[in-house]
Formats: sequence, C-alpha cells, structure tokens
Amino acid sequence: MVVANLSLKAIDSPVVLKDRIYHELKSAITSMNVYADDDEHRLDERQLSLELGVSRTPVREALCRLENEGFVHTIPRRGAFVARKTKKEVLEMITVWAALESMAARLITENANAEEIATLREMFSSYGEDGAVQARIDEYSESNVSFHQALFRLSRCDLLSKTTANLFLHMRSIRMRTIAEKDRASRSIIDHMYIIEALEARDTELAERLVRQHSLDLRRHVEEFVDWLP
Amino acid sequence: MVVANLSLKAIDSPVVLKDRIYHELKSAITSMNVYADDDEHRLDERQLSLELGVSRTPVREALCRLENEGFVHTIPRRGAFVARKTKKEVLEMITVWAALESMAARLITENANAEEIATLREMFSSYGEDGAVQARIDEYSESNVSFHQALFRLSRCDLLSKTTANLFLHMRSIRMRTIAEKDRASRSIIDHMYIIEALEARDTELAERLVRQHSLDLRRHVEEFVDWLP
DNA sequence: ATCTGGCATTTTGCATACCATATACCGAAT
DNA sequence: ATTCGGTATATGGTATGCAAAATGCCAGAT
Repeated sequence: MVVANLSLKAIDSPVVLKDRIYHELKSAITSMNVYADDDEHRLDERQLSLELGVSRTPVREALCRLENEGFVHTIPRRGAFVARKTKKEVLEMITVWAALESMAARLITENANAEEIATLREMFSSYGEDGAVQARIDEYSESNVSFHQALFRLSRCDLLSKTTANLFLHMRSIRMRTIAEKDRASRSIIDHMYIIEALEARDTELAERLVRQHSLDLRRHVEEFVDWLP
Repeated sequence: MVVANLSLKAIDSPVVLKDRIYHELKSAITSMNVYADDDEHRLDERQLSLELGVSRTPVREALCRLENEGFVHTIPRRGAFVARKTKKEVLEMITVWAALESMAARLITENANAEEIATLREMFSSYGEDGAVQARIDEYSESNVSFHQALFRLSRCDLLSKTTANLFLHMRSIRMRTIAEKDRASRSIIDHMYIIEALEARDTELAERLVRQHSLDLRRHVEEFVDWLP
C-alpha cells in the first residue's frame, strides 16, 4: 500500500466574522465619497452591528484594523468617524508614494523580464489616437491605476506592494478627481510611455527619476490646485 | 471683565486601557530576542489578561493592532504568536527602508536648514579617533539609530517617519546583531559622514544615492551573511 | 435673553458568559 | 506496537451586560 500523494493545499482560512466585516466596511468606506459633505461621517458601533446582524465585538475589531490603516479615526469615548485626510497628509502620502514607486522602478530594471515589461505597454495600447484619452477618461483612469499597481507587482517586492496598497485606496478619490482636470490625463500617458521605455532600456537611474518625477508632479498639482481639502 | 487667555493645550488623551496594553506588549515584544529560540512564542489571551489584571477584550484589541503592524501573527482559532520575519521579509523591509530614507535625504537637501544638518555631525563627534567606534560599539549602535531617525525627522514628512517607525523596531534586533560584525561599524560611520556632506552641499541626487546605497549595502550584507533567518 | 449647573440619555470601554472548534489524551482494535 | 476514533479540555470567536464618560437638554438664576 502506498500513501496517495494528492498535492493538496492546506485550507487555512476559516473566514471569521471580523474579517468579513473588515472587508465590508473597508469597501464601503473606500467607495463612498468621503470628501463630499462637510459633516463628518460617524460610524456607530451599535448601528453597524445591527445592520450587519452581528454583535459589537467583531465590529469593534474591524474598526480597530481600519483605524490602524488610517481609514477610520476614533476618539476615545466619542466613537469612530470616517477619516478625512488633510491636504498636508495627502501631500505626504504622495511623497511616500513617490519614494516607494521609484524604488519599484529600480527593481524592475534589475529583475523583471522583457515579457513582463511588455504587458505594461499593452495597458495603453488602445489609447493610441490623440483625444482617445479624454474621451474615455473613466476607462483610462482604471488603466492608470492598473499601471501603477503593475509597477509594484513587477518589482517582486511584496512589502512595497503591501505598503502602497492602502495609499492607493486613500488616493483613489483624490486621484479620480484630479486625473480628469486639465489635460493631466494625456500628460500622464506620455509620462507612462517614457517610464516604460526607460524600464525596457534597463536604465535604472532614469526609470527611477521618471517615476519619482511623475508622482512629484502630482504632488505639485495637488498642492497648487486642490483647495477642497482642509 | 476680560476672558483670561490661558494658552492651554487640550487634554485629548483619556489614556485607555487598550492603548496601555498595546504599548506594554509592543515594548515587551520588541525588547525580547524574538529569534533566540526555535519554538514560536505564543501569546495566550487569557494568560496575558490575567498577568495584566484586565479582561480579554482590551488585550484582544491590542493584539489586533500589533498584528496589523506585523509584530504579532494570529491564526484563527489557534491564537496569537510573536511574528518572526523570514529572510525574504527582512530583505524587503530593508528595500522599503532604502526607498523611504533616500526620499528623506532628498527632502532634507530641499527643506532643512544648516543648523539642523549640523546636529547630525554632532552625533558622531565623539567617535573621531580611529578605533573609538569598535571600542564603544553599543554606544555607537545607539548613535547609529539616532542618526537614521534624525534623517526622517529632518525631512519634515511625518508620514515618512511614521511608516518607518515600525520598520525600525523590526530591524532593531537584526541591526544590532549585524552592526557589530566585521568592521561594518567603521564603514558605517564613513558612509554617514559622506551623507552629511552631501546634505550640507544640498546635493539632492548625491544625498539620495548615498543614503540608498548605504541601506542597500546592509541588504547585501544580510543577504550574504545572515543565515539564522528562515 | 443668556449663561450656568445638573440631570437624562447615549455610547463607548471593559468585563463576563457562552459557543464552536482545534488539540490532546486515552482506550480499543488490528 | 501502532493506529484510529471518540471524548475531554483548552482556547479563541462572539454575544451581551454593566459602568463610566460625554453630550444634550432643560430649568433656574443673573
């Protein structure tokens, strides 16, 4: 008799309530327009637990996680609120972003293979004609996000991706609002092409600089034009 | 009658139990030698709550925070353990570190004033003579940490400091062990001096490159010589 | 009319009780 | 002797209860 060697992968995810609640709340928060109203959005533990049909405990643990990630701001004995970033905080997020993504670019020039880099081009292949970007701005916005996420993925540094993941979400609402302004979108796609070329040429320093500059341009833009943040 | 204008600062910290427990556990974990034993260090909720004289609830919330910060690893229905980084994870931490600190260096060349940069020199003024570093290796190790923390502080970017803070703690045990090896310490102090000079000269690109290289040297060193990590 | 002080209400923070699951132990069968 | 199955125990996940604290309201005083 031989032991059947079924290559099974361990099931190690007894999905627990607090995790489901965490994801539920996180997607709810990140998909809402946080900066729409002037009044702060309160997150009532009891109300949430009633709506979700669970007790307060797992809700509290989910809120705890969200607070650590900066999506929720809680004041002791006062409750939890959807966190709203100040302009200063947004600028700092972009700064950190620039640091991480430019490092990702470096790593890509050193580690990624040509096919992987080629996939970056494909993302924008359909925006070839002038004006196509402005016409399909929503669609482009998605490609834009995908491009930046791909840079981190191709860096093969999980921690870079992980550290940036929440920055992505925090920036989403702001980015969506800024990307459509002026003709930043077409500027953006040109930047992306130069970045891809530098990656293909394995020019570490250039790729790093272009990526950093791309982010810092956004920072400058936010600093100058975004006045709807405290 | 005039209203007395006492410039009071708002007391906004009804220090709650879970925060105290969080700090208590965090300092306990970061000061222990995580990589000493082979067996994993379990964190029993009930035992902790008994030792601390509180109930399980605040302990759980503290553990939740520590898990998000990567100091604790919990398996559903199995419990919490002190997290142990793999070699891959450590290398990635150093990579992220390099990205963030090199950005900090950039910012310093742009924003800091001369006096602030001068304080960096003072940190190492007492290690002037050759051999002084090796002789007072523990003391130097502290200065070393202070130097790197100062770089982030002078960058005036809170998020950079905040993002790095936990990396610092994670790296502490590893750094302490590697800094004493070979003559990395005296190499290190030379690097630091060149970094300071670049900052003083406001040479953004050079400062960035030197800081990044300094970190990546550590990464290479860990990659090559650290074999006591999984 | 406005301000202050106290009471009521609301809501969090913490404690405890309960439940589901994972592990450990032990005996029986092969 | 080893392995399998069942039961017991321990432990984490969830629910609920209680008390402290903060807010809001109302009444009374100035």
